[in-house]
Amino acid sequence: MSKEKQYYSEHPTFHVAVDSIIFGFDQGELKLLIHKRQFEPAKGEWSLFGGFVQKGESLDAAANRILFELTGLDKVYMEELQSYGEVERDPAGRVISVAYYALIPAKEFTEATSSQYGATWVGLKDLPPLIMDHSQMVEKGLRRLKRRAASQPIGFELLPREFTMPQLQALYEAIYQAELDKRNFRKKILAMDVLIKLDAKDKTSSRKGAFLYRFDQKKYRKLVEGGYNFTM
Amino acid sequence: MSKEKQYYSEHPTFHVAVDSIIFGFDQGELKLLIHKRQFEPAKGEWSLFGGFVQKGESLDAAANRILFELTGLDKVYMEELQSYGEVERDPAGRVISVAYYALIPAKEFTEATSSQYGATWVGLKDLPPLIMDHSQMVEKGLRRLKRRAASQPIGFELLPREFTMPQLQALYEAIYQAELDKRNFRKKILAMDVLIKLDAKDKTSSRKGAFLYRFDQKKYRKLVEGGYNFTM
DNA sequence: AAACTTAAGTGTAAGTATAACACTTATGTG
DNA sequence: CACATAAGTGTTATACTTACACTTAAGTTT
Repeated sequence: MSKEKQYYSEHPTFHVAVDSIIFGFDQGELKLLIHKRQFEPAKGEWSLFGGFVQKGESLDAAANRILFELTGLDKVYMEELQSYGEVERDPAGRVISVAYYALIPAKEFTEATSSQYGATWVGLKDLPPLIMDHSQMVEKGLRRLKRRAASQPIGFELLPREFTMPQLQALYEAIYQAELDKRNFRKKILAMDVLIKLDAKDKTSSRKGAFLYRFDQKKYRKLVEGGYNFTM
Repeated sequence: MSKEKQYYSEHPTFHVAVDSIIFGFDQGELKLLIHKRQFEPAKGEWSLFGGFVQKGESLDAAANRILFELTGLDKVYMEELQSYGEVERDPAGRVISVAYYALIPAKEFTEATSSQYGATWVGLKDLPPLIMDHSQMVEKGLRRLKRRAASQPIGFELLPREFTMPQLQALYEAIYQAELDKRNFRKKILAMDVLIKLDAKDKTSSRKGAFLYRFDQKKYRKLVEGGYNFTM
């Protein structure tokens, strides 16, 4: 008789799923990666990337595995968001779902790979209805993103390794849904002292070109540990 | 054949538990309510208040039921904190646990009821080792409490309905582990404009007595919705 | 090659919020 | 009636935040 049988056998068990809310930033817009559900019920309807936890697999491992299987994405910034345990949340049976929140630079998941995996980036304004409580999860994820952006320079997870000031500012503007003054923005960001200015320029969006920056991993980490508070 | 069988039967199921991190504030100290585990394995060891989710019961409902069964506490401020899903976290079998974070005015759970339920308030400095990953949960709960205290006047959940300025300040000092200037503290708190000053005084801690305050529920709610940021 | 267009880049001053600081007041006790 | 104790109160200096407009770089057009 297994230990589990011995102690806990009188208690019920549940299917446990994970669902990932994947944010990206591209062309000045915050986007969500979604796809059409690949299994019944509700097959073919818009859904977050989710699946069932397997035996012998931790929740975190399940979230990573499922993301990889469905998108080919690996080493993605992910953290647990919240569990959803309403009895009737899945009409096909009792399933407890743990929602994860993930940030990726949108470029890492291109048009090409998109179609291969049947996934799509959708602007947050143009979200179609999602199955079950997935829209609620997105709401919650967005709130977390906003809070995070305020307490850490987290936006960096969403940009390519080298980026320009105007790009960074556009990201914050998309997150906060507000216009920011570029002089004040630069001042604040540079005062954080986590950026390294490169010699190269990005000329894709202007003739003059904008200087590229990378961020200083060590200083960034220190800043985050120190509990920086970044208000706009 | 049930819907669930039909669609999800090939996936494994898991025991799901909830564990509550219950913070209280008494005598100038932040405290945690714990008890000795009432079932095997690890029966008799220090533990958070936890139990298994039942069939037909949401996670939130389970957290509330278990808290009530084990402490008699009802209508407590609770919110989900984080799920714990490591495969080996419970040595007696695979159990996924959803941790909840709860705040109560310590007076609502007195010495008398304590002994009746075998529960104890323990100062955060004097925490005994807790079973499994419960200490980790407490860590996480404490971090949440600190963040919350900064973004909302959440401390009110931890005080009796009527309280004095020195009490409120002591609470914040306990949460932040820092001394605050009482003039500046008063100024900031009063500037929030959520307190109602009463005529009565509390004389338990000084001859002069300190005025009692209640907080204005309506204004408080507005403030929280507006996303106030409260730094010390 | 000169004029034009476009986005990038820069500084300052006024206002607001924060932080530091010490004495007075009320009241029960000895 | 003096004493002890915690509650209560304002001001000033400093740092931070906000508002605001012109110059620069470089490719494109004439």
